[in-house]
Amino acid sequence: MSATKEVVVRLTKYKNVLEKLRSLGFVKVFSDNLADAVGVSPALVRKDFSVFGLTGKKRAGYQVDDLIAQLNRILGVDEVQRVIVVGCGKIGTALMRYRGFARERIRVVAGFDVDPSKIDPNAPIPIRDINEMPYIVKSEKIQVAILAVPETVAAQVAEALIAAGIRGILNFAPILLKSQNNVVVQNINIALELENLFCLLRFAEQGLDRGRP
Amino acid sequence: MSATKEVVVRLTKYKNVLEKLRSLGFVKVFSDNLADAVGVSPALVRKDFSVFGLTGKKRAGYQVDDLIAQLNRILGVDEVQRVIVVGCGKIGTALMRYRGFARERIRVVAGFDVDPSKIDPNAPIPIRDINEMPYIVKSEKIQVAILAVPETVAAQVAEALIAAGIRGILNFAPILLKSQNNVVVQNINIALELENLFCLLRFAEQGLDRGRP
DNA sequence: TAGATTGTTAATCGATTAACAATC
DNA sequence: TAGATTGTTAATCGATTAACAATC
Repeated sequence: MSATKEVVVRLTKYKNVLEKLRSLGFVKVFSDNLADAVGVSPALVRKDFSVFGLTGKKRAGYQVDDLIAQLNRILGVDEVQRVIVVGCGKIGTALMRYRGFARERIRVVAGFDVDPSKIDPNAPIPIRDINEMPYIVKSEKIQVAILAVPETVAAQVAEALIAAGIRGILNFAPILLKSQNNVVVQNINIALELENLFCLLRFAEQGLDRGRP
Repeated sequence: MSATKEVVVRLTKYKNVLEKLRSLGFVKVFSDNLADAVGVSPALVRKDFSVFGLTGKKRAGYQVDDLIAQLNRILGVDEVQRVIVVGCGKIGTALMRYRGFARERIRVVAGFDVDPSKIDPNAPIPIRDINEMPYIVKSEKIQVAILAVPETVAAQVAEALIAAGIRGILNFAPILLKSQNNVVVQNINIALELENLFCLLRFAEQGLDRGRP
């Protein structure tokens, strides 16, 4: 599964580059070009493609249009992807209105919170009481939730989501949620990413002396 | 570098678990315990520790207190880590006020934006004109920036940051910024993470048939 | 002591890459 | 044709793990 994840990430990167190339008027592309743009080796590009049955022509490379269409099919981006946001604090609210989603055909169907003052079922993207979540998930057939609640309740809310039928969670809460029985979890821990960044900088400075004096 | 990155991530996870164990009154811990909690093998825990010179006692495991202190030293979390936020839109503003940072001793020193209506140098965390950025970075010796500007200007702003002396960038803009000459970049592409999540779900459903009909 | 756990070595595993025959 | 690029195989590389001697 972890391997698959990395391949999926690469496929998405190829697709993004291809879309930019298409807008520049490119018709065909070589594995070398894609490799440079994405930062991998040409052999890996060809291997990834071959694994998913994407073929090119020797000496003529790959058809940009064709490749994009096939990648969209493989990645399942043809349909609009619907998602809910659970926890409408600062991060949650920012995500509900995030412009980047529309471009990728991602639609936030609703937000949920416990705080009555935040609830507003008539907003463009309605904010509902968390108690209505299981009902909405079922009636709207929602599969994926963005979790943006405080640490203290994160584990509990995650369980409620899974119980309601959610099968994918993008977790912004600072706890390590594990993927398990049919549920895919992606953790985004912002503070942790920053910490790691500082740490990598220090290691770069010190020439990676492993922390020994 | 990519290898180092994964080790750093694991070290941080060990540390987080250890802090929870300490609050539960644990004094010693075995590689088995940490392995279970972090989801890796006991051998890897011991190997990671041994690489960084963290030793335990045979049959008596590792001292929790001691381990936390050493990990903090290695990870450089002893000092407050200062950071700026560039781009004070929805995401940027949410990040400036993010509570998770305080806990990890991360301090947002200032925000920057081009929009005059957003500028407020007297706020608790001042928002300044982007033109003042190079000056502040130098005078405050800032090494790390959070980039949360729109896609269209992201590449250009990133260059300006690097020119000003920034050496680490946490990039929330939906472009693939590459790490290069002394500058460490961590990309967080929220839409892409969601896309990958949907895609992994589909693959799980279809039993990973590689997208062939 | 007998039993358990570390620290480390050698084996394994999986992902990436180099290389090259096929062929356009 | 000569040259270039794909698709694939075998080699490489690095990370993880199994296993076990050391030892508490």
